[in-house]
Amino acid sequence: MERLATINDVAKIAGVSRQTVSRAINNKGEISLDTREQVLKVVQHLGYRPNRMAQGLVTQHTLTIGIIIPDISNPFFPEFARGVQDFAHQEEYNVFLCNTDGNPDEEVKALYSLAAQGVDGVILFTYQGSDDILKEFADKYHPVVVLNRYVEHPNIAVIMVNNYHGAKLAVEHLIERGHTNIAMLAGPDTSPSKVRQVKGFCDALTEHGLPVVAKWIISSLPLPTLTQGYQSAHQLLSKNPQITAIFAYNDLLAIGAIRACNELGYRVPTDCAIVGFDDIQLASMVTPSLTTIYVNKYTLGEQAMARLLNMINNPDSVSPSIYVDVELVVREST
Amino acid sequence: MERLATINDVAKIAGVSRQTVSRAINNKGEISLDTREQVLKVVQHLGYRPNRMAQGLVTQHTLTIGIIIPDISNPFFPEFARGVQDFAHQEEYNVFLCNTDGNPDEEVKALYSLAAQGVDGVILFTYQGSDDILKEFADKYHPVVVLNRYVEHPNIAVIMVNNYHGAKLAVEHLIERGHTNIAMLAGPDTSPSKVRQVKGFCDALTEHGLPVVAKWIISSLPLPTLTQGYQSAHQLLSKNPQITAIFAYNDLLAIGAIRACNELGYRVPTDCAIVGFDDIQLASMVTPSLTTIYVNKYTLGEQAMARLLNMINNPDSVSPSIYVDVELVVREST
DNA sequence: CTGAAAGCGCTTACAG
DNA sequence: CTGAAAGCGCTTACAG
Repeated sequence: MERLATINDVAKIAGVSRQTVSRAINNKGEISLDTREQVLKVVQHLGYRPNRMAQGLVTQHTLTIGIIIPDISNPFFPEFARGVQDFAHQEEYNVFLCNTDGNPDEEVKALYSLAAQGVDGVILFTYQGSDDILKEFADKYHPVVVLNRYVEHPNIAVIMVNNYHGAKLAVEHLIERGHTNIAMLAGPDTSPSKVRQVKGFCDALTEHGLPVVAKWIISSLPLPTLTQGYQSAHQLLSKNPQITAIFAYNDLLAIGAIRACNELGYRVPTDCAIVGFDDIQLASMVTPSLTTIYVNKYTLGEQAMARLLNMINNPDSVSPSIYVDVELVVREST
Repeated sequence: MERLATINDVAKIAGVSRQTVSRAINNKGEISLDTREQVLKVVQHLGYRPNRMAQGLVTQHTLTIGIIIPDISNPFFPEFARGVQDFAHQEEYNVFLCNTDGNPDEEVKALYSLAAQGVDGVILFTYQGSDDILKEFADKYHPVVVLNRYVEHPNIAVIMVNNYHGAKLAVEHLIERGHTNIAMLAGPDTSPSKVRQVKGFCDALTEHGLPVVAKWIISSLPLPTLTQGYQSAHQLLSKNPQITAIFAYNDLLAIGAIRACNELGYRVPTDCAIVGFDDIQLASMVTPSLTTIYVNKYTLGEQAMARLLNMINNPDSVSPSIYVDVELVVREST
């Protein structure tokens, strides 16, 4: 490997000082058109690119941010991350992606690892740790955008997906279809969005005069995956044949549940109707295709990044919470 | 935001020079046990973490690497990336993830963006650009691990998945099941792994005395997604009812094809058998579950990272190519 | 419009 | 075993 060209190399060849080179490439400070072109020609020729670390050291900005998500294997998150990344790259930012496996300890580790890395900000999905840790982080380090969790702090912006409303839409749809014995595959116990979803589920039942059967709400699913959905639906339906419909915390659980129905010989939706949440691409491609709650994941990512950038560039501005609504998409599974 | 603690803060409070602090935290150079403990106590108390950029500037190592993949929405890549990340984090490395959408221009942009970021190395999946650009990059910048593409260069390591063998296994399995009219949904034209897969497909047919029908090999699929699989299978089967089996470049295409069959009223596997490639988690969860070629994606990621680390730490060592084999997994779709 | 000086937060020789 | 000096590659005031 050769040594990379530095600003000094450019300066020497262009016959100017390195401050002048800096002006030329950053389009900053007064500089004559001639010298500017001169310098840029040398930059071009040498393939010079400023060293980000050196820049970061003095500007205190690294043009990097971090995303922390529970599970990159859940198609929801890649699509969200895409929204973040596309926006970030467009603004010359690079992105670190961290997985937590839904483990609160990993969240904190990721947070501090990103801080040491010098990111300018963090986007945090479904944070499960304590408010205090997060606030301390936001105090000492950098702005944070949190999704689906409410934390009040000047350096933290909140984006909430309306899980409560989504759950209600799903259940009301099932009730309209004539179901009364509706179960729910709920998400991880510690997830704040799960809490709101379960509340929406229960409220919808109650409002329509239906009882809430506690044991039909399956709740200790650490990570909401296909396999989890398959296993818990299998067990649930075997033990409770009176159930005719299932609402799931996310599409992966729902698709796993469809598989369980197929294996048990239950026809979907005739014997058991199923509704998911998220509307991942796959939802329309499984058979039967999945009725679900649509969330605009890509836009959500863009919004999160826009919000973070705003906080980075205007440290003193206030960032009001954003609420994102969802829609029912009816397909073959109901 | 408060200012972060620096090595000077620690030094001042501990009453030593900053070199001594450096020794204490890096466990390097001779230092007395007493001072070491003394210093670490202060480090602990202040929550001090060395600034990675400052470290990087002097050591010329940033403890970051980059991964470039075509499409994070394809579950193959998250699983691969997980293997890379888990290994990386364990070695104190952080990872940048870049998408290219299968676009060769984006690959080059990502490569140079990562270089400016100061990564210590890059893992590159199914590179579609020219050898020369990649070699120039490896010359000037950092070691590269390339998957599924053969490039000879001292600073580039190659890992090849045996796509050729996988394709043969798939076709032989279909022939054994009695199929003679077998079509293929091939991948992106520029993908080198596609070329080898198509070759395996054709060779298997020829070896069993079956003709290769060119128009049954659907080849201009820019990005091998569910939707692409659905659309091209739909078209293929509508126009060529004599086809009784489809082999797909990857599981997403295959699952899209299953959906197309369902909509056309073809029963899988009775009317049309389908084989995928990759064995993503989903393959066992769709109905009918998918016969496919198993690739150990997570291990592949670990191997790539191990290989890259080795090149970073031993710049002069030679890295022989690795060949990874695959297995047939028979499920319900054949 | 351009350059000399200082410094971002670290580590790597070099003295002692 | 410990500290004074130099420097990694940049940018930000400050002079002129």
